[in-house]
Amino acid sequence: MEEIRKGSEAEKHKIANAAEDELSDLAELFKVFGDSTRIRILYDLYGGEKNVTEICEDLEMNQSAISHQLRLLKTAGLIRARREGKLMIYALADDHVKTILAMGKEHIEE
Amino acid sequence: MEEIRKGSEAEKHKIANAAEDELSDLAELFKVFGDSTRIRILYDLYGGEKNVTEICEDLEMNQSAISHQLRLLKTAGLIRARREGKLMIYALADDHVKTILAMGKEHIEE
DNA sequence: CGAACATATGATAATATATTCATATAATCA
DNA sequence: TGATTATATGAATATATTATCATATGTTCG
Repeated sequence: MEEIRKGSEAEKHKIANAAEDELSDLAELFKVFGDSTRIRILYDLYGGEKNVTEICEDLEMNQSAISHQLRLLKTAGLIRARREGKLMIYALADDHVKTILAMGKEHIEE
Repeated sequence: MEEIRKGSEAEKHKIANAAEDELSDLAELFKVFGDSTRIRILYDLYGGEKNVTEICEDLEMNQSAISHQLRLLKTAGLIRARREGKLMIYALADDHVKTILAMGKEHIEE
């Protein structure tokens, strides 16, 4: 059951190696959505851009925790940031993010 | 910055408590997609139903690890199972799952 | 320039998660 | 029924993740 020879049936059905990387990326993407704090941040930004302090207030969480999560969200390309004086203004990166959120929401409600 | 009074600006913008549970569920759902092994299982089932041994072979992972993840996927309602003799046959629960996978894939490729 | 405000970041501690190992349960078949 | 095959599950370990604390960086303003 463990052994798989080249050209075997198992080999033929095995997930193509080419796709493996892509599947990893996919898991990484969903992992970012898979945290309550990050989802709440995304949802908070759903209505429009906000600065860090506002997000902290909305979520009633401390600034450091929020900043750490904002960094993850930014790295994942789900949000974008710009500076405005001493404020950092965050916003959803694009409508794609909204679509994914809406999609998940729909699945839950079904 | 930490303190939020009732009726304050912060209070007004705070994410509605009603929505909090839903956001948690959403995070839980995405969390299930957010693991490489589970995504590979889902993708393996994308083409059609398979039994546990086949999934093990395709993913080249041991049976226990796969079973544990199958249980999580099933609990989350993403796959369904039926017994056929000594085999357990697993399949994607519905097209919704496919849609979510496709959606994420699209985001990555953008 | 120095104080005050806004945000970021590194280290740590607490918690969650995945895989493995050993074993249990379920079904078939000789 | 006993052996064999297929799958599930509990416990333990290894690893990853999150929040917190302390502090650093960047910006404005007096």
